[in-house]
Amino acid sequence: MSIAITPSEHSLAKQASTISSELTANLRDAIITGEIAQGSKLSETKLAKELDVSRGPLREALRNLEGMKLIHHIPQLGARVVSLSREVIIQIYEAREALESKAAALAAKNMTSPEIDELHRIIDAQGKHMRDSSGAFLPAESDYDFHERLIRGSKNKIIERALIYELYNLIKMFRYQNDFAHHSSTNALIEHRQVVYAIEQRDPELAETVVRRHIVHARKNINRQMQTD
Amino acid sequence: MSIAITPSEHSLAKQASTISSELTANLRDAIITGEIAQGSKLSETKLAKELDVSRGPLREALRNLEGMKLIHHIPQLGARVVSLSREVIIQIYEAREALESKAAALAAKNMTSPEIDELHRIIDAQGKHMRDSSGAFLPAESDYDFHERLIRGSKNKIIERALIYELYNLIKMFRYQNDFAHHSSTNALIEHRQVVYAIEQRDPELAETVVRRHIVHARKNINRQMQTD
DNA sequence: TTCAAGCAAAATGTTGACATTTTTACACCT
DNA sequence: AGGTGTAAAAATGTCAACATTTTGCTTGAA
Repeated sequence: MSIAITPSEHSLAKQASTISSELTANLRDAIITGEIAQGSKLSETKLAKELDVSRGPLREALRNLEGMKLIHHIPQLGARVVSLSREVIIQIYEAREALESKAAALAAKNMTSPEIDELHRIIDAQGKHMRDSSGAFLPAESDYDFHERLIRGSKNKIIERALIYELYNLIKMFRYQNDFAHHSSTNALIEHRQVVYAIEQRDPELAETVVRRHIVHARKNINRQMQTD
Repeated sequence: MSIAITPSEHSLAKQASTISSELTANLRDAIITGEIAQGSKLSETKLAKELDVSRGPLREALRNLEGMKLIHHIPQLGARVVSLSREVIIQIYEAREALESKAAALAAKNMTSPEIDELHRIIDAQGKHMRDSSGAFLPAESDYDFHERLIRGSKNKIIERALIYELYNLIKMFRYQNDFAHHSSTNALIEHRQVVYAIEQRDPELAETVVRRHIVHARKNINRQMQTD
């Protein structure tokens, strides 16, 4: 396992560069990509040696990852990477359904026009991508960009934190490690357009319904594909 | 400020008794009760001296409290107790509305008969309390007990954690420090009975609607009482 | 062979000292 | 008087050593 300790390249003056925050970011990526396997134990002493840091900052980083729900920590026993069983994934999507549909309703009320324009820009780019490269799937980054802007548009910091800081880490981890969990370009694009339309119309109920349906659909799809093997 | 370090009396063999977990529990209580004021800075050095512990476990406890959303922590700058402004409270109740209504729907599907019996036991005790002592308000503990059992009945660990481990700490803090934020016994009892009825009927939609209405009602009530003073 | 007790090794919890950053206060200049 | 810059003080970040708990192996007895 080789986890770089160098400052993440695309972090432009984001936050104070402290060892523990660097560790947090790097370990987060390593867990999401599966470089550190699900369910594996994170030994403080071993990790500290491997990454050539002392245990202090590493412990802080582990606590941060615990806050992101990426690891479980039991006193005196240590920390393990979360295991995304079918049950857990279903539960994550149930929570996401509740929170993100509410976020969409709030976004329909609270998003500014420039912010809505940004959503347009994104789905236009997604449409272009679909036509150009005959990509059957939506680029993950673009999809996350859309959803995170929608969520931020709710202007609800509590929901934003629960979704972006916690649930989306788990969703990204799941999607990254399971290729079947991708959106088809056509479906995703249609649904994204419906969401933007509802927000433009300042129609909270429609926005909520469209987003809820989108997530329920995704959940059922996952549930089907993960049938007891 | 005098925060006891002795093991919390009512913790019966709960979890490994480590200094940082004790600190976490005691600081949590001190923050919820307002013994440590909203927005106040939590200086590691000062707190460590006052509580006669070393900074290591204290830092761990502060990270735990951060995970509970009770404090904000900014690298190099320190930690502050969260400030429950009107806006934040509204947002907390919006998130709670989304999550707990979904939890109720899931509880209608997943709760066992014995668990439903427990809900009955609680609301019966609440009814008795109302008749006996002419209490206009519901005992807070009993109300939390009801809601937490309902949430656990959803069998969704993600929603359970978000609500009980995070949001309810903030709600308890808000209610404890604002006497106007109490439920009238009559209303609460009626609503609790409606919830139990919906769950008994195994009617997820009704359960969701009843709980959502209850929380929306509470939110509007709070919003009214907190009008810009 | 199997199970239990005990001992050794390793891991987590804790501590106090040291390093770096931020805050505060004061003097100095405009 | 007001603002700026510097230096002292205090606070947070980091480290390495020590304490306690858990783990795992070995040994011995049934």
